[in-house]
Amino acid sequence: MSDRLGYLLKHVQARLTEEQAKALQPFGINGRDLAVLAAVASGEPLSQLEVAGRLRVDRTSIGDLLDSLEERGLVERRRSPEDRRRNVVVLTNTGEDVFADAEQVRLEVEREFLAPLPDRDRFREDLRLLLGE
Amino acid sequence: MSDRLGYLLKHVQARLTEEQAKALQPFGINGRDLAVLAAVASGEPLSQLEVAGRLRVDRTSIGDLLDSLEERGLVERRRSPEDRRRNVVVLTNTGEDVFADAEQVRLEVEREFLAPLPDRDRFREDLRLLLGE
DNA sequence: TATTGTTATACTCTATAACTATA
DNA sequence: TATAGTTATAGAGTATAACAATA
Repeated sequence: MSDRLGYLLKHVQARLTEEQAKALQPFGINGRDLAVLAAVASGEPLSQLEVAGRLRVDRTSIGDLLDSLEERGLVERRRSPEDRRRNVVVLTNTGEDVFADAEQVRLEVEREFLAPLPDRDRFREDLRLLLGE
Repeated sequence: MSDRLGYLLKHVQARLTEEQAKALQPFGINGRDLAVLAAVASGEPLSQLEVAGRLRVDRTSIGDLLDSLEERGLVERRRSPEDRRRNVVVLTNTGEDVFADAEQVRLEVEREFLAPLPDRDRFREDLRLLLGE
């Protein structure tokens, strides 16, 4: 099986997801939650739709993700005064702290995960090339 | 997002899955079905449990996959005479033909998919290293 | 009319547990 | 007792469609 690209990608991804989940457990979040926090944290306040766009997920998926982050006090949704259809999403102070600490853990997990490779940056760059980003 | 390993792996995998599904549509199978056929085709007859082991999927997942392949006449299950608990899985003649043709399509899809990379074999080897295979 | 967000629904993939038939 | 396979169930993750509020 290990010459099949689909098999390799599927299981590499599964293993990373697993190791990230384990490492992030102390923060009560998983890798997916952390990516949402990262999208919310990046610069100016974003609407839900913009958060979904950055993560490249469907807008119907982002609602539940934000619900659970909001329940845990990590993000807040506020109606935009300029356009009352829009929910602007921001990190709470707690959210900022958790994000900063969890990002360090993520970087460490990725470092260990890629350790078997002769050139870690090159692998990441290959993935970017495949996505055209 | 494109410096996050989880994001990159997830979307690279999603794109490959999509392109494989499109290319394999004429055969009425997807990349997952094809991997099952490949496991069944590789050498001596295997039990369901052994097929699941090669694919690294749960034994409860393989049943449905084989059901749908059997309905389409691509594989057959036979009780092993030596151990009547075991279902030995083999390709039908149709299954052999579909497998051979679909594998060519898979190879072509992978070639095109990896075309943006300076060294396609190196990328595949990186994935193998990450799985320890 | 179009857009943002929500809700309901469904489909795929995966995992666990309980069951059967065989050993 | 243990193993191979099946079935039922549940949990993620994703996608589509219909809806309410707002523009």
